[in-house]
Amino acid sequence: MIKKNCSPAWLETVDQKKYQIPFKANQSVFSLFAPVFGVYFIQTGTVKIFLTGANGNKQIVRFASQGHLFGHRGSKNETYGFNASSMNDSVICFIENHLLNDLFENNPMFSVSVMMYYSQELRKMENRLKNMAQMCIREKISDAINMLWESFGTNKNHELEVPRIREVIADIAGTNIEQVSRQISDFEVEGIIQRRGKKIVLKDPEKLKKILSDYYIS
Amino acid sequence: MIKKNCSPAWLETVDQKKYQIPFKANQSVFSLFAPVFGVYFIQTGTVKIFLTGANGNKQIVRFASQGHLFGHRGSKNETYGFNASSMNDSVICFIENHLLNDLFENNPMFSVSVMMYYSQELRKMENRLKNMAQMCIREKISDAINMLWESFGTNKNHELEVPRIREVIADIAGTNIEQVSRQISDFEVEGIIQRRGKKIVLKDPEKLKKILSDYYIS
DNA sequence: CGTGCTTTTGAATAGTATCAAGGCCGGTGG
DNA sequence: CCACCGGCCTTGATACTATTCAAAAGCACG
Repeated sequence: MIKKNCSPAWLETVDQKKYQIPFKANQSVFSLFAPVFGVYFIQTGTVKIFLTGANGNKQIVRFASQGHLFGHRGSKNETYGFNASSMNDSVICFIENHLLNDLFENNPMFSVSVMMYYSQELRKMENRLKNMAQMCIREKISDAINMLWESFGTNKNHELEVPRIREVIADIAGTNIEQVSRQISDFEVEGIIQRRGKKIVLKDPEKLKKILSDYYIS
Repeated sequence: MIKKNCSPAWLETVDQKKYQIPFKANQSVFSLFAPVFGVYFIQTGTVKIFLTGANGNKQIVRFASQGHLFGHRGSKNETYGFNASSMNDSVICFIENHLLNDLFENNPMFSVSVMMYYSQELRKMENRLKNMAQMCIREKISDAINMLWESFGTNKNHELEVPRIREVIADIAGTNIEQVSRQISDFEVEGIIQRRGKKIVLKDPEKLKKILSDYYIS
């Protein structure tokens, strides 16, 4: 997003002033109430954006991956209202607020591309809101598994390589581990997935998508 | 948004090329699958953005009001994936795609302000997603009533002036009219609201907000 | 081969949606 | 002016879905 839309001179400035930070899997990038000093760009890896409820349970709202930005100060917010942490080994760039503002002011196409990114994310989020309101648990869990599959793919053994995957699915779908476990059992009977130890293998992605077909416009 | 951030010359061009369209209450601005020819800016009034599910039931995802824009082509989308219709008598400006693109390219601060708008809406939507996942019906309905109150206020009789308000609340909260009706009854006993014919009067906004206090960071 | 943690499954419970009936209100026409 | 009618609103009973609690089984690690 940044490389395509900024002038070479500005790219050099960014290169000089950016902080390149490596994260291991499952490390916090920032937490609720932390002060906003700048913005994060993902070079490699994936980050989960999640909120925490009164009772302490998480809600994963989206993933950000290569080329995406997150943790941008929405308005005059001085502190974060959500959390971000790495899902796998990642390299993340940090850019300070004033440099970011300079970039926006001097690279019109950069602003436009960030705007388009937010616009698309907003649309996805609106659709996701509808899904959370209308889907039953079976469908929400299907949706969560599908999201994970699209975001992370599978390892060479065709397994979804996400640590504590049941918990992650529950945090996406807005339910608890027990329901996820039950649903996985059902899906195994239906031949959609297969359990291999704690890992799960997606045997029939098409069947999974079919469960969701009413909710996504082809 | 547009007036503050565009140069006088461009404002004149916009003035010449814009289409100013009056809408009566409850009129469709555009519907699912309609082609995207441009973008809408609200001069006066409020518009509801809603999606429709497989079973045909609506989900109102947000309201847009004075100064806000909606119906912007997210990426290469040629058709809309959602619906917009007026909640009250409104005046809405339509601007064609190519003019909008020219505005973005030539008025950096305009792009930035639209970006900030989307960024804020995205954040609100993420929070709303969490709420839909974690709130019980009582809380979702409280939230919906609060949204309506903040968006539309009350008329001179302190009534929430929204036609078919129970249906609207249900479509925001993701439930049905019966649940809304029950909850309104309960709220009347608790002294939070009062029924006056089909209209409802918000007697104690603070008590309503207290129900929601766990979900919004002060 | 324990030990502690995760996962699975069952049973009880709570919460919500659905179905159905009756009540209220406003508008219309006699 | 009043009675009726249709649409919206309310309430109750019931069915269903999802959560919670609890216990047993599986797995990974020392």
